[in-house]
Amino acid sequence: MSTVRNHIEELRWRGLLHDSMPGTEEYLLQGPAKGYIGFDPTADSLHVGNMVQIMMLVHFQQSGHHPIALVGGATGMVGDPSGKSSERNLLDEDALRHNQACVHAQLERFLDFSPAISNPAQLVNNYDWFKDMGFLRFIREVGKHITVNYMMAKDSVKNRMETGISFTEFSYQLVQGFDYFHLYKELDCRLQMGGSDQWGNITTGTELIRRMAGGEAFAVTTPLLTKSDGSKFGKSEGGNIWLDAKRTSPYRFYQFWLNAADADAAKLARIFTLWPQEQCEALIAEHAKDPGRRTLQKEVAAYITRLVHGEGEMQDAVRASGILFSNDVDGLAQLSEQQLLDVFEGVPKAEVPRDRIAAGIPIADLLSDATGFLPSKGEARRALKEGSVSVNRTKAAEDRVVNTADLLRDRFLLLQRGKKSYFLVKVVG
RNA sequence: GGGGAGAUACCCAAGUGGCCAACGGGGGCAGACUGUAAAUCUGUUGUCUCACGACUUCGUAGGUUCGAAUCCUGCUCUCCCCA
Repeated sequence: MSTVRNHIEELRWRGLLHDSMPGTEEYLLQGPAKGYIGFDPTADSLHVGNMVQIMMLVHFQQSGHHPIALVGGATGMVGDPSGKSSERNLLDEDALRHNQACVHAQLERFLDFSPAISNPAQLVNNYDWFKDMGFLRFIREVGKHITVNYMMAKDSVKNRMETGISFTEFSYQLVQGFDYFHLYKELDCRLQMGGSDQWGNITTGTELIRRMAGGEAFAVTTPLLTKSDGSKFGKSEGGNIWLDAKRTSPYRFYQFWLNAADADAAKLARIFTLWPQEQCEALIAEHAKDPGRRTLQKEVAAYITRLVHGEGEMQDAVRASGILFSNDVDGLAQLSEQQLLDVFEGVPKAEVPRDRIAAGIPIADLLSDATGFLPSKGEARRALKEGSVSVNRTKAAEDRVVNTADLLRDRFLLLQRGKKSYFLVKVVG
């Protein structure tokens, strides 16, 4: 019989515990338990906003328990009203099935499913047990146990009484609640975790378990992750930060974490790494002494990028960052063609015919017409006037003309608008 | 059903016949300073043009006028009050 660590205590020091049902800590100390978290397939990739819940499962497994990741193939069809001020549009079924498969594949990366270990993870999809469930059966077997009065008392529903809520979204908590009941019944899963906005949905589940099976089940929620400046975590200039490399390149992913504000770095380290407490606090203390060096951001960014994209991609992102943000102009010219392509993996690119360059092309044309890097010639000219455009990391004047002598490795040009926006031009023909 | 208010650029919001591509604020982008930070300061923020300037834009379709975001008419939508 394997032993377990005190998982609740672990969540406490990591700042991941918002609320838990009475008895949860004691239950988890009894031995390896099963706990699940649901992920609704609203897109074909998870994003960093989902990372908190992913890490919850990872920490859970680290503590010696059995994590269960649930893909919401069914709940995704209904739409969770929690935290939503208005009714959402339903995704069509094809998109949903596609998303579901993608999310499924992503979740697999983070947990250990090996049957060789004592507490392997499991991945389930609630579509499997809902697809053959008829409406009448559902309202007879499940709906009968919960009163509308109970359901209306939930914040997610109450907040929508003024503006309106469809019967579909109103029913959501019952659908999710039944998931919990199902996992309780089939897998003896007695813990559901989730963000603090999920509390209402989770307790509907524990209530169903009590009424339908006379059983006891538990709940743990995490606080809503916020940034020190009050803005929403997980967004950056370019929008959402996705886990899928096709949507957010590993380089940009790495940069997202690297750019974390000093005040947030400690929080991120505790939540998103598996570092033990002493190591974590030591790094935080070091960071506090000299925040300007951003040692903690670097460690955290490398750690999470490795976790999500693998060692190789992480190394490339670190190397690319080094080259792009160092003042060493020569480093760029010395890169081999392959290194150039690797470093600029994920940076937008365009191809330009060689004769256009050979003839000498005014910088404003190159930035707009020829490459589409900047949306209009006016925009390009403005950028030049601001002194924000660089060619091969050297500031370009307004009347700059680019020709073949500027090419890196005789084939490439590195354009830059500002400090962080790069564009790679490949000369062809 | 009756009465009233409104629709302006990414958002908020001024403008009520020519000086309006349209005040101001927010946001975005950039520059300086820095640590690829925060704060601050500065510039910029319809398209084309080196520029003079040209063109398109103030819910929508027409109309009046030398000239309209601004006046008139129809239409669409939003909000408020009364029944």
